[in-house]
Parts: sequence; C-alpha cells; structure tokens
Amino acid sequence: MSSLKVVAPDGTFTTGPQTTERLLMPGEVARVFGVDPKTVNRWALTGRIPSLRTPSGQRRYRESDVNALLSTDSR
Amino acid sequence: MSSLKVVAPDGTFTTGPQTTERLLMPGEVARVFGVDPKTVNRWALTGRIPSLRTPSGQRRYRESDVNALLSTDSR
DNA sequence: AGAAACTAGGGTAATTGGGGCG
DNA sequence: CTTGTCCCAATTACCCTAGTTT
Repeated sequence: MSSLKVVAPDGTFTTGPQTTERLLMPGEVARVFGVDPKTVNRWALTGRIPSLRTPSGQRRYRESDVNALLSTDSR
Repeated sequence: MSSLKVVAPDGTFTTGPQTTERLLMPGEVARVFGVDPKTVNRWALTGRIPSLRTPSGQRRYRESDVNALLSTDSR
C-alpha cells in the first residue's frame, strides 16, 4: 500500500489511501454527546476516551474513538 | 467556524454546521411532557422513545424524536 | 495588532441513574 | 401496567479567570 501523507491546513494529517481520520476538538465531541466540553475533558482524564494533546496542552480526539463510544448500546 | 463531521455506519460522512441536531437532557424532555424525569427514563427503557447514552450511561434525547412524539396524535 | 471564539484549569450546586416502595 | 417519590453514589452543568488559536 502506498503510504501517502496528506496534511490539512490546520496541521492534522492522514496517511493511507482513504483513511481520513480527522481530529475533533472538545466542543465538537461535546455536541455529539450532548454534554459540556468540560465533561469531555473529564472523560479524557479518567481514561474513558483516548486523547491527544497539542504542544500547548489542548486536547484533540480521534473520531474513530468517538464513534466507538457512540456505538455503545442505547438501552 | 467549526464544521461538525457526522460519520455514518458505512463510512460515508457529511460536514456542516446545520446538521447539528440538539440533544435534550432528561429533565428538559420531562418538562416538555409534564412528567417526572424518571418517567422519561422508563420510556427509554421500554423503547417508547429512542435515546443516546454518554460513555458514563446518562441519556440524551434527540429533539426531533421528542417532537415526533409530540405530534403523534394517537387518539 | 486587535477582536472573537475556543480551550484548560478549579470549585460548587444541580441533575442523573438505579433499586425499591406505595 | 404506569407513574411519582425517597434513598444513595456518581456524574454533570455552570460559574470564574487565564492562555491559545484564528
């Protein structure tokens, strides 16, 4: 497979043919679940969701991780 | 402006600010119907109303689902 | 350079989920 | 069978200020 690297304007990047893995910001994740952005941070601190950090300390979330939590049953 | 990305089960996705559907908390839904939040909880458990769950287990309700039930002029 | 929007923190009051009972 | 209420432990929302990003 080709290891093509695509770099977006905001610095995010993806490698591979079609795997567009965008990084979501806390507010975006918060809107997905209907919670406060601080709550998403708390999830990261308690290990409920994996997170990356920018050099300045802000958190970013992989949408694959978000979708994995989203697909959890809805009883 | 941040564009929220919504990913479908098949991998396709759409981006856009207007696709953001508001999610209501149990108490908000309860006030709409004039019942106790616990009752809304039971409606979700019995499948009378669809619901999402946060990673910690709390429920959120789509505004469109709530409105759909409101307009359900049964008889 | 400035303004607007978003974020990370900390602290506190309010809400939620689940079980059981009337 | 459905709903409201009481209990508890856990989780979340809202307030603030400061730093970051666009």
